[in-house]
Order: sequence, then structure tokens, then C-alpha cells
Amino acid sequence: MVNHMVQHDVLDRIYSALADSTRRDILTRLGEGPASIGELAEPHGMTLTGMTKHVRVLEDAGLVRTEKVGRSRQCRLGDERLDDAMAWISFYQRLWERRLDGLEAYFTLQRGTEE
Amino acid sequence: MVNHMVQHDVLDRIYSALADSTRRDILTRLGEGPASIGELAEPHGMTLTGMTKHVRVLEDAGLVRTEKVGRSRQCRLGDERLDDAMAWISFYQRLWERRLDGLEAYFTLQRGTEE
DNA sequence: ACGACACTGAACCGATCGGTGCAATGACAG
DNA sequence: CTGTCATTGCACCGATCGGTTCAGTGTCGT
Repeated sequence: MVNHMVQHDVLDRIYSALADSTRRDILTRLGEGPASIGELAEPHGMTLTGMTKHVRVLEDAGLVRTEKVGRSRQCRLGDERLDDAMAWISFYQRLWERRLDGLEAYFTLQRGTEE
Repeated sequence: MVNHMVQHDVLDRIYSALADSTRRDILTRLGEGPASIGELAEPHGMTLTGMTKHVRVLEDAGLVRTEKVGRSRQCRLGDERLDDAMAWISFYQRLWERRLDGLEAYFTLQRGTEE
């Protein structure tokens, strides 16, 4: 019964985390495998402090999971939180398709991307 | 050959447009059909000025198309710009799946959501 | 124990954001 | 023409953002 109104806070965090090209780069980089804060910071010519904050944002959004190992912190991709974001987008796309079909009164559509 | 690196500006605009629950509500509302600025503003108890700015953000992101008709402005859903956002998210998800599969060296994967 | 190393907390900075109020502007009704 | 209505431009406000520097804190190597 997973209604599509996930909980706005969650979507806020996910989308605003994605709304920054540095953060998207981080995700792409982590797609190649885990990395430390320093390894993430270097290619962007950014301070460790700055990168720490970016990673924190991604972690708060559930997109990245980190673990302190020794004196460095290992960052990996998080659990598949993007499903929420994806679901909302496809919900929107469904609305858009409906606009094409010209069905304006029909607003039930509970079945969709969510089960 | 639409590489997935769409152009960061575009994704920045799309995702930050989506990163606000008011704006997501607007999109949902527009899914029911076109509306004026006033009609959009009223359910949020928001100033017309404020709503105008939100709509502008959505329009700059290509998510909404507007047209001035008489003394009011009609807002409808825009072209399917969300494909870009969707493509990037599924690119990420592909990375995530790859992480599950433990294939870390394999980084070709040009086929995907984009044609 | 000592120093180098990787990160983090706090304070700060300029820019952007979400929102407001106020004063145009432009269209419609009479 | 006059007044009303819908929207918009401008200036402003406090909050958040992306980024920095600087001073810790904890860990590793010797």
C-alpha cells in the first residue's frame, strides 16, 4: 500500500543531494568502488573538510554508507534509496502521459511504480 | 550516442527544482490539468509573487511550460525533460547493481537508459 | 613516546533560496 | 476613462549552501 507520497523530507534530501554536480560525481566515482574522503576530494581539488560535508549530505540522504576504518573513512554506495526518487519521477511521468491522453478527470491511478 | 553526462547544468536545474515539496506539489497539481498562478498559490496559502518564482524555477528546468493568456498565466506540464533526470538515476542504479555483482573493474556500460 | 596522517568540529564568508511586501504593468468590465 | 484583477519586478529578510581556514582528535609507523 506504499502510497506514492513517500514523506517529503526524504525526497527533499535525495533530490537536493543529487542537485549538485560534485555530489553526482562522487556517486559515479563510488560506482567504481569504495573510496576514502581524501581519494574523493583529490580529483575535485577540494578540501577534506569540504568533501566530508558533501559525503555527509549524501549519507543523510541514504545514498552513501560510510564506515570509519583506521584513520580514514571508507565510503561506498548506500542502499537503494533512489527507488523513492525514481518512483516519484515515474509518478510524474505518468501524469504527463495522462496529459497527453487528455484524461483530466481521472485521478485514481494508485497502481504504478510502487507495488 | 547520447552519453549520460547530459550537461550538468541541466541536471542541476531539474534536481534542485524537484528538491522542494511545494514545487513537487505544483507538478502533481498540474497533472490534473493546467492552472493559473493564483490557482496554484491558493492551496499553499502563498503569495502570488512567491508562486510566480516557484513556477519560474520549474519552467527554467523545463518541467513546466507557461503561456500568458489575458491577464493571467496558464501553467501546464512541460515536455518530458524528466527523461534526463530519470536516465541519470538509472545510471546510478546500474552502478549500484554492479556493486552487488562485485564487478569493480568493468566500467564500460555505455548501453543503458539512453539509446 | 613522537611525528606524520586522515579526518572532523567550529567559525566564518559570499551566494543562493524561500518567502514576504510594495509598487508597477497590462487586461477586462462598465 | 476608471477601477479592479492577475501577475510581475524590485528590494528586502532570515536560513541554508558550498566552500574555506584553523585548531583539534584519533591512528599509524617507528
